[in-house]
This record gives sequence, structure tokens and C-alpha cells, in this order.
Amino acid sequence: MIASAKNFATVIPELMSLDQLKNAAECLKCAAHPHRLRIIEILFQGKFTVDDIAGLCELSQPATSGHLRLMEAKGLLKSTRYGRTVYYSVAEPRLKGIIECIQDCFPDQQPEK
Amino acid sequence: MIASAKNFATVIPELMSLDQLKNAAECLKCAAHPHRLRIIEILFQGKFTVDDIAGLCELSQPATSGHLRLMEAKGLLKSTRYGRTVYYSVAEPRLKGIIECIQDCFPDQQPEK
DNA sequence: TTGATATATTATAATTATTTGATATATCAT
DNA sequence: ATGATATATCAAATAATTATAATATATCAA
Repeated sequence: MIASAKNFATVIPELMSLDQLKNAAECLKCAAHPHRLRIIEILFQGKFTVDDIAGLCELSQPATSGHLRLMEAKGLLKSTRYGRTVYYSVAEPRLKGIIECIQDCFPDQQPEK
Repeated sequence: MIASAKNFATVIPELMSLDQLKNAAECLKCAAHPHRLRIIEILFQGKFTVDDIAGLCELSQPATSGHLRLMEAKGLLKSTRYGRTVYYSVAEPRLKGIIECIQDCFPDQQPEK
């Protein structure tokens, strides 16, 4: 069909650069984890502490902290410390679209596989 | 804050079940790869053969086939064969939202990190 | 059948992610 | 300073992904 196309951009317009795609993939992958998705869901309801999130997700404190810090490092979340407690919240509001998309895609109980 | 909450659902409503989140994470993770994102972008422009996609993405044929079949297995893509050529296309239209979201999130050249 | 084309599979090595438990740091209250 | 609380880091084991090359299958054309 377009087999001889060397440069995709000349054939298919509006494609992101590989660098952009790498960044995007990294962020997406960071969100693409069941516990991290749950954390994002929770944080769309407000700010929460690490301990709160650990309790709500039934995860250990270190595991929770790890997920939170990973997402913060990728720019998905942000945190503020008050004394010894740290509140995390969503830094990237466009995550909302992804969450809504997957809530849409996976309504209640889908058999899947 | 809500530290003693055993069951998150009683505190934070509208959360997806862990099973749903696992499925969602698996699909997201499947999309969360630079070459696969590019393939999805391309396939939103129409049906293409494996060879076309390999050419457009500058990937080897086996690598391309692998990505395509992985995404098909997860329900992101679908394929039809005509003789010896196979056309792939998008099976999950809601991927559009994710693509638009990341195109929004990573406009042209963002420094990032 | 033979050779060429289009796609898929397999095996392997290299890398990266995940999980867990132990421990560290930092802050607060006494 | 001491003990308690909140969070973060580290190390090690396991598992999952990725990339690559070699090869296989399947279809077509002659």
C-alpha cells in the first residue's frame, strides 16, 4: 500500500514525535497499574495523606509511599507537607479523561478474557 | 483522617473494583509503549497492513507483528485477512480519548523531567 | 512444485518493574 | 532526650517486558 514510505510524517500527518511518544508512554505506563489507578481515583476526590491512602487501598505504608512518589516523579501527582504528614493530590488534571475513559471502558463486571 | 476506614467503598464512592482496575491497567499498559502508541495513532487514520505499519514506524516485521497481536489480544485492535495480507484497525474507539489526552498533554516539544 | 511474499512464532538475552520486609529519617509531644 | 507517629528509602527476590534474530506458516503466481 504505502510500503515504500520512508518518512511516515509525509504520509500520515499529525503524528507525535518519538520523543513525545516516549514521554507519553512513560506517563501512561506509570498510571497503568491497578493500585495506582485506584490511588488516582481516590485523589480525584481530594487531598489525602499517605496513611489514608494506604488504609483506603489496603496497602502497606512503604508500598503506598512508593507508588505515590513514583507518580509524583512523573508529574502525575504533587505533594505538600504539613509537619510530619504529607498530603498528595493530582497534579495532572488531564488524568481525569483517562480515568473516565477506563471507567467507561470497564463498566461494572465485564467478563474479559 | 479516615485512617480507620476498612472498606474504601464506604468512604469514597464510585471507585472501580480491583478486578476492573486490573483489566483497565492491563489495557492501559498495553497502549503505554511508544511504538504501540504510534501504531494506534496510525490506525486511527484507517486500516493498514502489517508491512505498511512496519514501514511507517520503521520497525522490523516481527516486532510490528508482535505489537499488533498483543494489542489485538487485549481488545484494542482487530484484524481481517485478505489472502496473505492482514489489515489491522482500531477495535476500541475509546482509545481516541486517550490519544487525544496525551496529544494534549505532550504538545510539540515539552522539556519534561 | 518452486520461489516469492506476508505474516506469525519462538527462543534468548537484556532490561525493567513489582513486591516485601527491614530500616531510616523527620517531626511532634512529653 | 524519649517514645510515638508519619513518611521515605533500601535491598533482594521474583516476575514481566522488551528487543532481536532465526525460523516457521500460509498464500500466491508461475
